[in-house]
Amino acid sequence: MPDDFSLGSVETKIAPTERFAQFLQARGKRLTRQRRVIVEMVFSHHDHFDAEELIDHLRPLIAARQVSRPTIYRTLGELIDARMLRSIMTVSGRSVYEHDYGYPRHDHLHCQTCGRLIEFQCEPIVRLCEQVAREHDFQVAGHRVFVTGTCAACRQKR
Amino acid sequence: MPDDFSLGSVETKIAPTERFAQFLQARGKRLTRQRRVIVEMVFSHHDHFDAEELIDHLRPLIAARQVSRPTIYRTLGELIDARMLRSIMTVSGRSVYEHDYGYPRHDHLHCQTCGRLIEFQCEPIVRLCEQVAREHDFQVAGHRVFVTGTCAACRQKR
DNA sequence: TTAGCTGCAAAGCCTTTGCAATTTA
DNA sequence: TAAATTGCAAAGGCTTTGCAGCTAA
Repeated sequence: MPDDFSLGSVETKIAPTERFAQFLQARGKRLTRQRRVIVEMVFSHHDHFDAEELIDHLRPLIAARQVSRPTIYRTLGELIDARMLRSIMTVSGRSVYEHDYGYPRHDHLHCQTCGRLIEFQCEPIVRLCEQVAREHDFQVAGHRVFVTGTCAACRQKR
Repeated sequence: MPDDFSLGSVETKIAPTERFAQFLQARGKRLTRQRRVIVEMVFSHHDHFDAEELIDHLRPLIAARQVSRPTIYRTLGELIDARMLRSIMTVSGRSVYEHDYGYPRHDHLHCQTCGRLIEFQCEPIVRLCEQVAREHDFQVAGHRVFVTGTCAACRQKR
């Protein structure tokens, strides 16, 4: 029986909701209607998002008292515990989340003009980070490369 | 007459306070007693710091009504405008600042256990970031590499 | 003199928490 | 049934702002 939800070799083979259900069950927690709705919303987009955007998407349900802000924040935290979401960084004071399930590891180019996050993968950078860490006798848990600047679209608009 | 304070080839040749004075003057702003005290405090340590730590250092002056929290926040913003400080990222919701004047560009290893930031420089990483940006037709303004994990000291304590 | 600056108090913003009522397994 | 979860309202924590008095040039 799988117990370690942080590894899992077949992790991309089951639907996010089901995986979350397994995670919850393993902890004696419950898959409530609210949690189900939130996970489905989160994993129906392959986007980076912050809590406010998620809340926007769920606004009809919030208005209908089907789910609330505190529950959304609590569930985001649980999805991070479940390693299904990562908090990538706070831009202007907000936490930004991205999928950590069924989606490859990557880094970002951040356009300062339009705020867009462009994903990229660069193995050599990852290896260099690991090498630097080794030189400092530092044990790596993860890394984050963030390149800021202006995207092609925004440069053309000027 | 120098007008662009973001470049300046001799920027490390004058004291921070004086450079800030020039920046302020060029904008019709004034070097007040408070601003002077804050810049001197900020540049007397070669540390990363957040507003709270700076406020701690200035506490005697705050108690003596010589300077206030809002003025500290306002001055930090001005030091960023002057390109003398950079806001490197928000860890747990706080802005962390570091010197961008008289101090070389670098990146960080961040120990998740003790919170320490270890600086490093790695030109190849910088060049790879630039290359990735080029591939995406993205104009680079800066980059930030953040490696998270556990430092040697914290691993030994366990 | 007079724009610019300051401190105070209060507001903002995003997020978290206490608690009584509700709901899941 | 009993523990877990929810929504509400309120509190937190950091940062910013409005404003009347103060101050640097």
